Amino acid sequence: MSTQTAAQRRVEAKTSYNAFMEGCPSRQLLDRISDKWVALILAALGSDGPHRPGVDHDYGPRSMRFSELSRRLAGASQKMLTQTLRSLEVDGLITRTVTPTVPVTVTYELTDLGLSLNRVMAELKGWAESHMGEVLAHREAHHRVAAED
Amino acid sequence: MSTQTAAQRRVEAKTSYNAFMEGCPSRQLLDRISDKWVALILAALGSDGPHRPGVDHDYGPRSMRFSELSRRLAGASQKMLTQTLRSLEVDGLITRTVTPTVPVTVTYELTDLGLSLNRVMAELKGWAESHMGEVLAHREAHHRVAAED
DNA sequence: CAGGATCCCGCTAGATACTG
DNA sequence: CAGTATCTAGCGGGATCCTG
Repeated sequence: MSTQTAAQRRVEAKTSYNAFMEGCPSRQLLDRISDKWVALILAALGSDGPHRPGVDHDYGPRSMRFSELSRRLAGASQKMLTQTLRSLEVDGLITRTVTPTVPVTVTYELTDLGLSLNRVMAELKGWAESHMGEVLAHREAHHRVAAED
Repeated sequence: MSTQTAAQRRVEAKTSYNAFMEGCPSRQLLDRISDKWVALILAALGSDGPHRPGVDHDYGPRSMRFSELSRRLAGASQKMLTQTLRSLEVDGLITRTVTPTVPVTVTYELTDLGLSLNRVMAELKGWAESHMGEVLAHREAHHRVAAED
């Protein structure tokens, strides 16, 4: 009963480890914000930009229509946009408001929770802007060494 | 000359958008830390845990051998471990030291850059621990609504 | 001990087409 | 306008085998 114990123990360890990973709050947060469009959507809703022609006094979290988001996040398919917005709504990070006008109007807005997350994202952005240059420099240096090898 | 202009403009917008994304420091950082094992490795090297049987006075960034990392990150294949460690080294976040003993000895340690990144990760961890509960609560609530629909 | 080289699979982003 | 549905290709990541 000891021939396969080694392999079994590995599997067991892996299983419990995966369970730990999935339950880890940090991991869950990383999975959430590393989503390709999440950061962009949050940033867009956050207070990012000055533009809605004719309106320049909108500070703080803004509500935006689907089409406006779609325009600002050019490059995102409607599918991904919708999908990401849904998941953010489910997670309580944004609100979705449907106004039954003739062609229906849907607006999205950050919740307080979403706003607080935005602040964390800002920290990340700060580190990125001040240190990613170093990272890229290291990367290039190593590539040069590899090239002349 | 206007029949395909619409489609063309979409493609163009998408291209420039992707270029922007790839060049964006925040995006690059997110891509880096959202890597499945990066956060874990950084945390492990960071100062995480009290355990190397017999040694309890190791504070600050510790250097760890490949095998020790492998043990602490049970669940990670050697391939992913090696691959991730390499990329972190290339990015200047950790150092890799080879000591030509009989069976070769390799140790990894955080650089100052890696340490500073760790602090940002700690912020993330903080938010996660204090707010992910709310997120999960929202998620469950929505699922219940969906269930009785 | 610490990795390199391969093969393979599941997941998901994206394109396309359709709808209330 | 704001989605939904489906299909596919690409890639991250794991298992396995081999080496200095």
